[in-house]
Amino acid sequence: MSGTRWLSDEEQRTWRAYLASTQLLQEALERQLQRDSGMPHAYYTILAMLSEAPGRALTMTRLARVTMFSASRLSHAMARLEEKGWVRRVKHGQDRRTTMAELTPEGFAALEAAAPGHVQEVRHRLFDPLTDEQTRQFRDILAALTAAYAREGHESGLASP
Amino acid sequence: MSGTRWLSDEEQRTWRAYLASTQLLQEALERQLQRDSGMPHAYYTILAMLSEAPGRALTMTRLARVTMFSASRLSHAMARLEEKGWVRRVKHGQDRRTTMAELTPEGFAALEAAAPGHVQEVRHRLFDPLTDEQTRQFRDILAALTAAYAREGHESGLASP
DNA sequence: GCGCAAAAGTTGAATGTTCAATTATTCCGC
DNA sequence: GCGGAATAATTGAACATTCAACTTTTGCGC
Repeated sequence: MSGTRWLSDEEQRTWRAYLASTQLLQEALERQLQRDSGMPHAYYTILAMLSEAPGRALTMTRLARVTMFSASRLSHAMARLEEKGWVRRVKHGQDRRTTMAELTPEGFAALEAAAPGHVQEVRHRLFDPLTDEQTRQFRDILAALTAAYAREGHESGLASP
Repeated sequence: MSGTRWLSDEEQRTWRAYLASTQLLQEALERQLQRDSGMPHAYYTILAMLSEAPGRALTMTRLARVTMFSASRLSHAMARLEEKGWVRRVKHGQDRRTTMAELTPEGFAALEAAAPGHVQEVRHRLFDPLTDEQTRQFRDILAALTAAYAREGHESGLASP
């Protein structure tokens, strides 16, 4: 790693702007949800993903995938959500390794109560400041970033010594 | 909150793409730094900001501002970094409330060792996948987002004395 | 069908972050 | 020059996340 290619001034500024804006947005979401609904954004995400699933239920593994949480993080979070009565975990019949996570009516209600404020915050912080043109560009940029990731995931063993 | 303006399908997709790509990037940075240099990204940020300061030192408050950390988060993190011998905290002479945080030679060396791998990861994950045109657009989008935030009264910009 | 690797999920300890309270010092109006 | 507001920073407890180790169950090769 001798010839490091550093960031140009322009890239440096862009990178700093990225760090600043993502951090600000994340904090804004966290603060809004915590203040108005008493839940962290991570929990909102879990409830939201469950609510969209058929029967409002998913296996832990699938829920981990759609929320992009590690198995462990999800397990701990679900323990908390279960205490609150917002989700329930039920052993699956066919494959006895798997656990079904399901949204309770209370959990759905909590999500419904939280959603408007959350959506408003997202709109306010992310979409309102951008022109339609910028929103389109942004979408394409994000798609390019995730696509690069996906490519990486599939071509795991290229470029040997 | 009766008339909530929900996200359009297009916005919804963009929002999800945002969540996915920022999370993936964050995880990639975290993983790379932890693996290759044994430090979380937060600590790298602290070292980096100190290294750029005149005399490689800043007051805790100023350091908190440039890293965008809360005072508490910074205090805890600095305690860890001090244990590692990467920073030092010294009481200020003039104003005895303030503490100067300074980078030690060991801390600077740790930063220098970590930097190339970190920069490469940033380039690989963020800049490489984008065209020059997209990079410019991205910069403008991020600027618009932070500008909107600054306009909000959530003020955090001060000039140096 | 046996043996063993893989898959699903959980657990506890270590680490990191937030939140509220606290200490110490300086600033400022009078 | 006194008293209270503001500023700088820390602390400990509660909460969240990661990491490595573990249990249970299923799938697979033979």
